[in-house]
Amino acid sequence: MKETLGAASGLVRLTFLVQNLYAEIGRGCDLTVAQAQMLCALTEDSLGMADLSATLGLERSSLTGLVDRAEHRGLVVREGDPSDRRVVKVTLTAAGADAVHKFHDQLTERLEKLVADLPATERERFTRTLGRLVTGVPAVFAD
Amino acid sequence: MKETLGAASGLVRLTFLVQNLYAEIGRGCDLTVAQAQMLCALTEDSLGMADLSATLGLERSSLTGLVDRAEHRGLVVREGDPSDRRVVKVTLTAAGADAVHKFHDQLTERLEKLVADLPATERERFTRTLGRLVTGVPAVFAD
DNA sequence: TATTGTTATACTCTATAACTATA
DNA sequence: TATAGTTATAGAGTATAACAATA
Repeated sequence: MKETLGAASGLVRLTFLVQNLYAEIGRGCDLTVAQAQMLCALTEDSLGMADLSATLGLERSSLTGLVDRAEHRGLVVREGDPSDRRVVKVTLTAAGADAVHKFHDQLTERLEKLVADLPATERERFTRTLGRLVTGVPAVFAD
Repeated sequence: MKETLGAASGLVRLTFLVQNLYAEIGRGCDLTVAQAQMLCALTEDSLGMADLSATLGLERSSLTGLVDRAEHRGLVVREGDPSDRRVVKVTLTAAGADAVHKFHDQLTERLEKLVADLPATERERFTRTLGRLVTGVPAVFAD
C-alpha cells in the first residue's frame, strides 16, 4: 500500500493536467495549442523565423505554415528586416496581442487556483522548487 | 527584481520540459506522443473505445484512427466483448507491451534524474505536493 | 431511446527534401 | 559556402456530423 506517487508519475500526470487546461483555455480564446504557444513566445519581442522555430522546437518549414495561418487570421504580421534582408520578423498584431493577453491571464488564473488550496508554506516551497527545476527552459510563458 | 518565478509560469515551463522529454523518448521508441499516451493508458488493463477515449480526453472518432494505426503497426488488437456486443476492447500485443515498457522505463529514468539533484528533503516535499495536486488525474502514467 | 463504435470530411500540425535569395 | 525562409509532399492527429448495430 503506497501513500505517495513517485516523482516521475507525478510529473507526467501534472503535465497531462496542465496540457488539458492549456488546450481548454486555448479553445475558449479561439487559439490552438500551437498558436497559443507561438503567440506567447512573441509576447516580449518580435522574432525572426529561425529564432522562433528554435524557441518552439519546430522545423522552420513547420513554422511557415503556422505563421501563415496565424497571419491569415490577423494575429501576426511578417515584416522584413532592413539589417539582413534574408530575415522575416514575426510580430503580434493588436488582435494577436489581445488574444494572447486574454489567454495568458486566464491560464495564469486557473493555474494559481490549482495551487491555491495548498497551505502557504507548502505552496511557497513547491513554487521555489519548480523555479529551480525549470532554469534554462525557454521563456515560453512569462509571469 | 524577482528572484522566484510565479507558480503559473513555473508550471507551464515544467510542462514544456516534460512534454519535450516525452516526445524525445517516444521518438527513440518509435512511438508518437499520442501513441505512447494510448499505450500507457492500456498498460494496466484492456479498455473499450469509449473508456479509452474518456481517459485520453479524445473524441471516439479520433480514437478510431489512432487505434487503426497502432493496430496496423501491431501494437494493439481489437477484440469483441461477449458481455456487450457493441463494445470493442483494445488490448496491447506483446510488441505493444514491450514498446510501452521500454518507453515507460526510459521516461521514468530521465524524470527521476531531473529531480535527483535536489536535496533529499526538498525532493520529498516536492514529490508529495505533486501527488496532492494530481489526485483525480486519470492514470495516464503509473509508477 | 441511449450507447458504442465507425465513416466521411476537413483542418491543423509536423517532418523531410528540394529550392531561392541573401550574406 | 552558409544561413533564412519557402514550397511540395506526405502522414499523423483531431473534431463535427451522420450513420449502423446493439442494449
